[in-house]
Amino acid sequence: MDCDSFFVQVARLEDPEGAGKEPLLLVGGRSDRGVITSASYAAREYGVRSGMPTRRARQLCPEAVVAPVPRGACVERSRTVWAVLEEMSPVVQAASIDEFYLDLTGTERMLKGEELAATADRIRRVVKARTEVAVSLGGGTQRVVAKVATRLAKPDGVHVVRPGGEASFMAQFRLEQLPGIGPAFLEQLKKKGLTTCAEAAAVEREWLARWFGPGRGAWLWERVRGIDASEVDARERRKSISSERTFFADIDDDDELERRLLELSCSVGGQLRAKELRARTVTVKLRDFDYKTRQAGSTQPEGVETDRAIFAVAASLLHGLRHRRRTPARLLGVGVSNLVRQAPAEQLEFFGGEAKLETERDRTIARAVDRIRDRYGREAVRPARVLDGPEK
DNA sequence: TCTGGGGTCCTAGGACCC
DNA sequence: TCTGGGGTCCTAGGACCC
Repeated sequence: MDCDSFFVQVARLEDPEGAGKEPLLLVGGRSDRGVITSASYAAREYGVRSGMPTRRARQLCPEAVVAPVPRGACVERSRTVWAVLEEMSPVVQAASIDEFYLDLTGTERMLKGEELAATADRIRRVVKARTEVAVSLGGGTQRVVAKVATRLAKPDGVHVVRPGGEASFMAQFRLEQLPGIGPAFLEQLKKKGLTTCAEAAAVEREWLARWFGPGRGAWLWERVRGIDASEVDARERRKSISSERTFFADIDDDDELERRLLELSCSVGGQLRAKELRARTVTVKLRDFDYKTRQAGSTQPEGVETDRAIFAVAASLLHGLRHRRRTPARLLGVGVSNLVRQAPAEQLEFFGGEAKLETERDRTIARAVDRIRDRYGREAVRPARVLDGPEK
């Protein structure tokens, strides 16, 4: 199940008098350096696509209105859609903010022989009625089939592939329409003279393995036949949290970069604590003026959760990256991974040998600040360095 | 047309252990 | 004396998805 141009829909629901009345609506693309996150169906008629630089989109469709991404509202609306789906399907996996897999295996008796297409259409209507979000559903016995079918269902529709019809269903698509095939793989495929799923399906397994490696060869052999053994897993856990910013203008000043790094660290730390998690790995991402993207990470023996500890690790990683190449930066990001559950408060340490990145006291303070922000807003408490500038 | 921000997964090399 | 084979973990980079 896939929400139709989700960000556009939410922007309209949030602002019915403004964005809601604009047929030619583009969402995203803050500043001239941005890209379009989502385009209304009318705007797509002009050739606008998501991921397209805003400047180009404006050229193609000068009358279009550009609205900012309503992030918070999208997250909220996505949750309500999810909740409705959970009432209608035993297994629901959120694949992204606007995309869900439902495994209806075992509901046949309960549904008393209702056709899958009828079930899908019922889900579509209920979601629309309860959340105001228009969605499309694709159905099949395999994940990849359901996913590709969803595209045929759009907008606001349903497309079901009957059992046994998987291979012939897939045969109609070009290889770039297969999820998992991007520009790089497509180029390799083209070199072997393959452009469609049907062509790839005619090649023996051994040849695909020889050309593209055993892993990818086997993967391709299965997908072009509509075979995808991966299960729909409702318990999939979040594996990383990150926050990154492309600056309005490149930044070359180390102190300014460090202030931005602190803001990003606070954002990531807040999300981490909200989920009651800790992170063992902190990663810094730096994109230079020439779009060269570099990354550095560091893994600690114990998970951390405070802004202070995340920032401390991130700052040292940033220094390393800047030391290797000191050039104006276009983007800066902070990420955390290797997530572990918050442990109960620890006892006093008797082996105080090495300095700890964060203490129980740091954690208590961080959580207190979170509660203040919950109550009085994000700006109620802020790191002094953000306000005061470079002095430490 | 110079390229967002949030993610996942894979690969390959090196450290380290038994 | 300069050498096996298995495993795990970490790091950096890249492909890909919405």
